[in-house]
Amino acid sequence: MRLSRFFLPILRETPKEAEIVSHRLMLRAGMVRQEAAGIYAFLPLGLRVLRKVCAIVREEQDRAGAIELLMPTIQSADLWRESGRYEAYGKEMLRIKDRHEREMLFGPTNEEMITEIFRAYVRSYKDLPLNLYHLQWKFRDEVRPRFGTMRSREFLMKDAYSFDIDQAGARHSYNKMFVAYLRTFARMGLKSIPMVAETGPIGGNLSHEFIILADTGESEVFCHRDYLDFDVPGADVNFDDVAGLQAIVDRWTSLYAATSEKHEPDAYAKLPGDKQVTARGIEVGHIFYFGTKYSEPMKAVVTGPEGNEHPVQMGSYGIGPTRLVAAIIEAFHDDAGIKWPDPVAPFRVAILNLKQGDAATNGASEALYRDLTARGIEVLYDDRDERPGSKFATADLIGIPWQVMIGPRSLAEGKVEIKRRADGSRELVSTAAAADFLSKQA
RNA sequence: CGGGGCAUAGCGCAGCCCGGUAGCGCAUCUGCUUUGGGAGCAGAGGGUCGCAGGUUCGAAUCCUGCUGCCCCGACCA
Repeated sequence: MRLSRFFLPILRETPKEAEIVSHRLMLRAGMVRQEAAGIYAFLPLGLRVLRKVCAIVREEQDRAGAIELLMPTIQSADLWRESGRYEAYGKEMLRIKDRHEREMLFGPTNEEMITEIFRAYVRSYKDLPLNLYHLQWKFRDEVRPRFGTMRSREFLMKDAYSFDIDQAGARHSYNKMFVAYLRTFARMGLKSIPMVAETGPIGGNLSHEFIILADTGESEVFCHRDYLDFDVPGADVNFDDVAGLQAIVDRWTSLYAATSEKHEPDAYAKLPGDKQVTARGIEVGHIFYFGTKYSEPMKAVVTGPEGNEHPVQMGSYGIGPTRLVAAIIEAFHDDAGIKWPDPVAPFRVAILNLKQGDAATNGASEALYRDLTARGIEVLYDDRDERPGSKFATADLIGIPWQVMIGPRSLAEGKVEIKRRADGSRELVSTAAAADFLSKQA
């Protein structure tokens, strides 16, 4: 992509409403634009990151055996009356009426709808276990949205719903998502810690929040320091291995970890002092087992092997990609801007033509741009007629992992300078070797 | 939902107290110079001063109402 043709409305000054660093940087880098309180448009750069995040979420959901579908944003109030939540959900639910005065709502979550879909088709235990998920926009009319996309009213959510014949099966389904979540966040460069959590209006009695530690986190969290060094299950983990999966979950829940709501000061105080971590955390995922809370009132039943009907055992599993984008920035930035982890970067390489219009730098820049593009590497080529300082500042701000500086100075020696955004390290590489060098970093 | 604050050019702000032709920096456009860390000079364009009433000869400025947004708290993914 040529920057001269891209839509990247960067801001040199910080909009005054942006309080936390991720919000500031997302506005400055031209990733999002606020359209109303807690409602954001994703601009091209932001959309690229959001898509990377969603792609990782999908890969790990699929790996764990979940199956993607897509449910609508608008739901009928009648559906929610079946579970009793239409009255219970309160003002957070955006209620609307269509032209026929029918009561509708913009979905804050989809338990009722997925249960309706399930009961319409599934009759036998032989079709279980089943886990259906989708990525869809949700709306929760928060009293006070804030922190940009970290806590917006409209937000993208991956929500998965598991169905099992019995509790043992449901536990395994829960464990699959548990492990998938560990992998999902790790692939984005984030260290997540599962913590015992309140179940909230979703209901149920087994629930974990996946928290990443960040100074600007919304809630206070307490955990054992050893979690920070735990290994995350590899891509070869066998999701059908019931005992193996349970062992992973047991290990990741063996030590103390709790959000402030579930905090037990006495238990925490028993940890050795150097193992106590009190920090701020950002919730990036939440998983629940809630049994028959919806299947019973909504009559989602399956016939078991012995011939009797059972309300299906359910769980639900959420991840907020739009929140994750902000959370990743909270974890990876410096004074100059964002430092994207490679897997979610909007582009992998930025080419900075330091003297636009100069035959030598133009030639070298164009050649490298073509070469990298041909290799399938996502490149943002800064071909604008701007001064070098401005290009450096833009590249640092938007956080592309690799910057290639092509200017007369190094080009005189047949070289370009390659800078790693994450640590600022620089290396002079011959123009001929630059593409090879960069493709090896992928 | 309680408390506080803000609304003037794309962004950041001054002007308001004390009413009298709407300003500054950055950004944008044109020209020339410049080209390794947000360039210089010269020129130009861009504003229903959030909206609606009121007071006044005259309102960005004073008064009333409304709307939007932000911050703190309570609540939440």
